[in-house]
This record gives sequence, structure tokens and C-alpha cells, in this order.
Amino acid sequence: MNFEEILNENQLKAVKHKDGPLLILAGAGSGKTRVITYRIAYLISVYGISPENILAVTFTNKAAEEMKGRIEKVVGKKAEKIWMSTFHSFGCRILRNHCDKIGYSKNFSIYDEDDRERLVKECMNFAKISEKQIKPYEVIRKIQDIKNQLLTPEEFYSYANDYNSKLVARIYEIYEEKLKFNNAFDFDDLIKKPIELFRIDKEILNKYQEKFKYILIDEYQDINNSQYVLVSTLAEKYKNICVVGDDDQSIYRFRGADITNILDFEEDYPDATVIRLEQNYRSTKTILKAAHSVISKNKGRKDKELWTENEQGQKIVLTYTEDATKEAEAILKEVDRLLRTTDANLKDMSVFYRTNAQSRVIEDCFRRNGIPYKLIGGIQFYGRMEIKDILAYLRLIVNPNDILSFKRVINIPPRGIGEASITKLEEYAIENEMSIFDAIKDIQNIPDIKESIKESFYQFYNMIKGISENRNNMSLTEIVKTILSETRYIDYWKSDASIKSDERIENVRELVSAISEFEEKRKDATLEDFLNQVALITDIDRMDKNANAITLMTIHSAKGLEFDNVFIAGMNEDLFPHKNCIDEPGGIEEERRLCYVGMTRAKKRLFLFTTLFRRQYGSKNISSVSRFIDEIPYELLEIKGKTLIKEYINKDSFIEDMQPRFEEYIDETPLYKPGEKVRHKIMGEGVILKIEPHGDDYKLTVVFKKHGKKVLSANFAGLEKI
DNA sequence: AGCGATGTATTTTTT
DNA sequence: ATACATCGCT
Repeated sequence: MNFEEILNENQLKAVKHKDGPLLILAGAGSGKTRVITYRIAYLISVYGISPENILAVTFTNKAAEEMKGRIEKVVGKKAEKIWMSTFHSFGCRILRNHCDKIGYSKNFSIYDEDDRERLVKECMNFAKISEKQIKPYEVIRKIQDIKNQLLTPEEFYSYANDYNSKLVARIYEIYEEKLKFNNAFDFDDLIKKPIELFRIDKEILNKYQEKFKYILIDEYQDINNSQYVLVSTLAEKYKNICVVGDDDQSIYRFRGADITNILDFEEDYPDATVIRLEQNYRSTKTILKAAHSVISKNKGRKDKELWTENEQGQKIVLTYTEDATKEAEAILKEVDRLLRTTDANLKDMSVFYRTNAQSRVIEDCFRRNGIPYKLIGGIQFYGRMEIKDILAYLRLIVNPNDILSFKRVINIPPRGIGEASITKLEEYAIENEMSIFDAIKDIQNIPDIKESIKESFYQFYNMIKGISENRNNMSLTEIVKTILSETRYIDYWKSDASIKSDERIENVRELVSAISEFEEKRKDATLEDFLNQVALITDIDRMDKNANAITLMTIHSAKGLEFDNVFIAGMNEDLFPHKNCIDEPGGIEEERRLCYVGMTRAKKRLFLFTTLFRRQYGSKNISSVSRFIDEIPYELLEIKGKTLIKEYINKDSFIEDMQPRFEEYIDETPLYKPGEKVRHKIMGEGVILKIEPHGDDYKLTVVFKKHGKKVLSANFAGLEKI
């Protein structure tokens, strides 16, 4: 492998750096992934570092897998020994090995966002705190913050001065107790608990500090406090820590990401080497210039400007449409045009948006017009109700202490067991510090439960126990199939008349195939392995890059990806930047970084869309163009839909609310000229014969190849130039 | 326990 | 608009 030939000067410097802290400031598209992969390959193949001494933390599981594959091509099979995963998977692995040291057993459950919400609500119930006093959502956010700061309930109590904080402190205390009782970790625990472990057991810490002599952290700008502590702790001994990131691409502040981690790296490690990667290999000059012009409005960033040898490329197309439906149609039109007039495939295209809710209109449009798409995010596959039901059964088999999972499925399908009986059983279990199943064994001692219900509890217990005792003789697929047949879960949905029930059954079947696929890939895998994997997998990890379909996702999900053609929908004020961010300090800057991330995903062409109206809680409201559009130099934009603006600006009702910035885009010249070839959705190809003004609109006379001469309205015909 | 009617708030982004 | 919680009824 000749590293000199495939890397530029700075990339090579980063790859060849051996010992000591290293900060790589890698701009968008600067070949960051290459540098990480080749650096690891170099450490192993040239410096002779043993693969098991390397820890690499990436942003997605998929990125880890891909990098590992590429490293394997250079150094061979031994690449397997590298620990390469996301922060959370790493923490999970540590806990699987050592959680007994902090009072958990290794069949623990991992609670996701949905589980966490249920648990918080339970805790609030328990503490007699109503959802009117404080919203569960707010509590979850606070608890997340507290955990990122690594505070115990007692510690937080001492900080809690105001009323709300005291409520949260109380809920947090119960929440932590319940997690422990259930032998469960939430996402934050996967970082926090390993730190606790390392603090308690210096021997284990020492073992891992010795093991991970070389540490690499990707997307360092997006790590939060607890992740920072975890990394620093591990790197403390050898300080061979290489971090890669870009302060302009920090977009996860809402989950505690702290941009000062990367900004202060040189203070943390005064002898750090700093390497900047500023040559961009991804985008056109136009795209890069526009993106830079936007991001440079941010204050307090490390000043830098990327450059590229790539061609100028076409202008950025900004399209005005009336509303989200028309916006979706405009995207479709552009997609269609690209497919016909360029060599682009659907898999080279992606539509980004700020909020998941925006995907629906676009999905509808694509579905109606037969455009295959893959949707990332929103309600994730493993977040679906029916999938979570089955997973709860599986968890319960693995971890009988998991009361949350127990309660989820004890009456699904219905077994005639109600809230009241469940609560009595749970209280008995908690009082006697026993698992919920041991409580069932004792059920004759619990007063006020009807005999028939006791019998139902017993049956449920026997079913789970039966599968549990047998599970070593069964494959994972057999286990899940047994659950389905014993619970008659599919029948339960078949008897449900709603339109969604077919889809649910389909999803359950897909879960079964996912399990058998998993089992095939990892022959010795246990049910625990599967559940852990599922808890930490994301839609991005499941994405099939080669499927010929256009990708729909939020800009957050798009981080780290690139596409030839990028469409960003909803460039509207209050949506992007989102209204919830506007008052928050630093909120706008974060949104601007998000915009920068979105724009810099594009390699060849970038299309932005904005609407004159947006629907909000049902009603249609006037909406203005995103400020980020104004931050793009006008000469880099090609604007479509000007006649539409003109139409609205002449309406009295509209003019009052009209933002002045619309004015500059008004163009009196009609969009079409005689002699131009156009295409109509229904009538196909034709040539424009005549144009005459008609109110705010234009009357077009067009001769179509197949349908002859027609007179159309320019605004409504939806003609496309060819 | 389960159903339907009524009222009410609406989560921005994700491991 | 719509999902979701709550309440009262069977």
C-alpha cells in the first residue's frame, strides 16, 4: 500500500503521526474518513501496533463497519481485533463484561426513548407529581442533562434550588432506583455507568488504559460531557488520542454536545499536534462558496475557508412554491428532469428537511408518481408498537427483572388483566424485593386479586418460563416464532379491523427475518446480543446504499453522508431556522451549522425549496423565506417560480405581511419564450408559439406533438422546459 | 375491561 | 388537522 500516492500532504501528516495527542480539524468533504481508516491501517502495518490496542469511536455503527472493512483490505483479517463502534456500543460492550462490579447482571435491558418516557411517567405517578406540574418531556430532557453532567440524585438534590428542579430531583431519584430494580440501562447510562465502573475499580480501568494505547474519536465536535470524561479517562495514561472534527458541523447541542470540547482540545493537551484539512474533494466551487458564505455569519468559530479543485458547477437552484404540496411536486419535477437529462440515478439523490413531519407530503408525492424512496428516521422500524411488543417478550425472557417490559406485554394480546391487578402485583414485588415472576409464584399471598386473574398471571408466567428454560436448545428464530405462536400475536392483529393491522403483521414478519438474518451472520450470537444490537441500531445503519431509490431524511441524519444531488425542502423562517431555536442563546448559530451541514452534503447540484405558505396545526399561514437563503450570494442562485411571487405580491392581503426581501426577486420577464420546447404532464412535448399577458399571469399558446395547439395558463400548466 | 365520545395540546433535531 | 389523554358508560 503506497500511502503517499493516495493522500495529500496534510492527510499524510495525520496518517503518519504516531504518538501523542492529535487534533485533526477536518472540513466538510476533506477526506476525513480516508484519513481515519488509513491512519489505523498505518499504525498497524507500518508502526506494528497491535490491532487490539486500538479503539476507534465513530458516529454510526455503519461507519464503523465500513471503515473496518476498508482497513481489513490493507491489513487483513486481524482488523477484526480493533474495537470500532459508536460510543454507546462501546459502553454496552464494557458493561456486558463488567456490570456485575456495579451491581447489575449482564442480561440487562437497554431502554430507548419510548421506554424512558414510560418509566418517567411511572415515576411521576409514584411521586404523585402530575403531568400538569411538569411535562414528562421536560423531565426527560432534564434527566438527560443531569446524567451528562454525571450527577447522582443526591448531588443533584444539593443543586436543586427552584421548584421545578426539586420536582425533577425527586423523579430522577425514583427513576434511577427503578432502572436498577429492572436491571436496565438507559442510553445515557451506557456512557455514565462505564465511567462509574472505572472510578470504582481502578484495576479494570488500568486494564483498559493499557489495552487502548491508541484512541481515535470521530465527530469530536459533537461529544457531550460524559463522553468527554470517558475518553479522557481512557486516554489519560498514554495520551495517544486522535480526535477528528469540525466545529462548523456541531449540530447535537440538544442532546448535550458541547462544542467547547473540540475548541479546547489544545488546552487539554498542550503538546497536541494540530492538522487542518481544508481541501474539499466533494463539492463544486459554487456549493462550497455558498455554504461558506452562510457559515461565516457565525461568530466564535475557528476561521477557515475550504477550497477545492473541483469545477465551478451549476448555480444553486432556489424554487418558490405555494405550499408544501407544490413543493413536493417541484422536487419531483426536478428529480424527473435529472433522471432524463443527466446520468444521475435515484440513489445519487437525497431530500433533506428540518423536521420529520415534513417527510409525509414528499412521501405521498413520490408514492403517487412511482418514485421509489427510502425513508430514514421518523418512527423507526424498531420503534413500532408491534415490534416493541415482540422485543418486550424477548427482553422478558432474557431479563425477568424487567418490569417495564412485563407491563408492556402482560395484557397484549388481552388476557383480561387490568391496571389495578398489575399494580398490586408490582407493589408486592417491589416491597419484597423480588422479581415480578417470583411475585407471581407468591400470588396467593396477594389480597384483592380475582382468582381468574391470578390464573391468567400464572399462565403467562408458565409460558415465559417454558420458553426461557428451553432457550438454549432453540435458535433465535425458533424462540421468536414460539412467542408468536404461544401468544397468538398475529391473530391478535388479524382480528383488528384497522387499516394498519396488515402493515403491523408485515412488520412482525420482517422482524422474524431480521432475527434469522442476524443469526446467520453471527452464528454464535445470543438473544442478549440481538437485543443489544437492536437497541443501538439506527435507520441509518439499516440504510441500503445501493438500492436504487431516493433517500428522504432530516439534515441531522444526513451528517457524514454525501450525494450528487441534494434537495433541501422547507427553507422557511420558523421552520428552518426552527422557531423553538430562535430565542435560545446560540440557537440560530446551531441552526446555521445545520444548514451548512445540509448544503455541504451535495457533490454536484444543490436545490433549495421555499414556500409562500406553510400549514401549522391545520391552518395555512404565510411564511417567509429562511434567513439562510439571504446569506447565500445572490449571484450563486438561479431562482425559479418568480411569477408566483409576483402573483401574490399583487394581492392586497398578502402585501401587508410580505417580507421586503421578496421584492428583489421579482422579475417581470415571463418564464417562457416563444420557440422554447416544453413538456406538459399529460400532453407531453410541445413548442411555445405565443405569449400574452393575462392579469398577473401569462396566456401561452403551445403546439403539442400529440395533442395539437392549446392555450394554457403559465402559472397553472406546470410546464417544464426541455 | 373495553369502548366511544369528548376535550386538548402539538416532540426539532437522536444515541 | 390530528393524535392522544381522559372520562363516563356498558
